Amino acid sequence: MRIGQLAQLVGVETQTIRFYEQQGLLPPPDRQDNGYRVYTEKHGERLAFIRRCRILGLSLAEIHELQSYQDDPHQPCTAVNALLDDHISHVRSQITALQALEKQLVSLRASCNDDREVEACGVLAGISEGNMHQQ
Amino acid sequence: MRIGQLAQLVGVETQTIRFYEQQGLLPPPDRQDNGYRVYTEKHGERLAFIRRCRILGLSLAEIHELQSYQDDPHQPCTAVNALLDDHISHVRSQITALQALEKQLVSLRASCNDDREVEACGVLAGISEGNMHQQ
DNA sequence: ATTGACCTTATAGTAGCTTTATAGTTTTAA
DNA sequence: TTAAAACTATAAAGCTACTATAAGGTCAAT
Ligand SMILES: [Zn+2]
Ligand SMILES: [Zn+2]
Ligand SMILES: [Zn+2]
Ligand SMILES: [Zn+2]
Repeated sequence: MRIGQLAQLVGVETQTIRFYEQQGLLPPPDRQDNGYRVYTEKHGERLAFIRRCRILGLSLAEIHELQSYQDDPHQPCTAVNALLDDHISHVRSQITALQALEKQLVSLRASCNDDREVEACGVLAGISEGNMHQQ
Repeated sequence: MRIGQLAQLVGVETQTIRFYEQQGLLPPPDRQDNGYRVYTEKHGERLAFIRRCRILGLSLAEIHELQSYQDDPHQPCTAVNALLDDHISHVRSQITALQALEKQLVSLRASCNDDREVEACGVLAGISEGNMHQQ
């Protein structure tokens, strides 16, 4: 299986596959005589794993860590679970921050309407005055 | 006022100030004979405005746009308000996406506990099987 | 023989800074 | 007075996770 077929199979671009190889996330495949990469099913599974991790918002470093756990299957799950717990709390704090942000933005938006001129813009005034509760 | 004082006043690093100047967000200040930048109060206000926009999650491009509106104070507020509305909807869709993500992650996490070995890890199995509802 | 589809590497661009390197200037302390 | 510290300057690289571009080699079909 060549790189284009693998890319189509998993739904990524060929450059992305080479990038993962370069980053050490995907093991370097064998090459044909002409230098073309030849992939196996294992590569496909590994690549699909990476993509699903990315969809879950895991960083490449976190994926790398997960892979290192997979390579040593008799250790306890503690580290894997801790990684996921950490990631969940990352996501939760992002949500909290964005919700606070939304609130600020909505109240800022409410301080103006389209009938005004920029000179008297409540939004710009609101930002300039800086009566923002930080964080 | 030199760059270090301005930085301390507004609470940013000096490099950040130079970066904003380079990006056209902060007007180039006068220079002393030795080449040191000299800032006025106006610069301070402008920089504070930028920082408050950043805290609100606005991109540098959006801030640039806002600044261009400020320079032409007799146009209607429509564009400013539209920019903010767009940004609010960006933030809202991010929140929605992250909430869906959190749900997935929590259910994935529930499929394992610390008593298992990596070999039988519910988390890793869950990712590998790929029964994920995308998006 | 040449088009087109595929493959290769290397390099640069994206956002918003931060870090590093290298060098010149001013202030402070011994 | 001089030597160290703190400050300033520019330029370039690093960060994340790719994406895009350039310039070229390979292969099948026309
Ligand atoms: Zn994470
Ligand atoms: Zn307005
Ligand atoms: Zn926005
Ligand atoms: Zn587990």
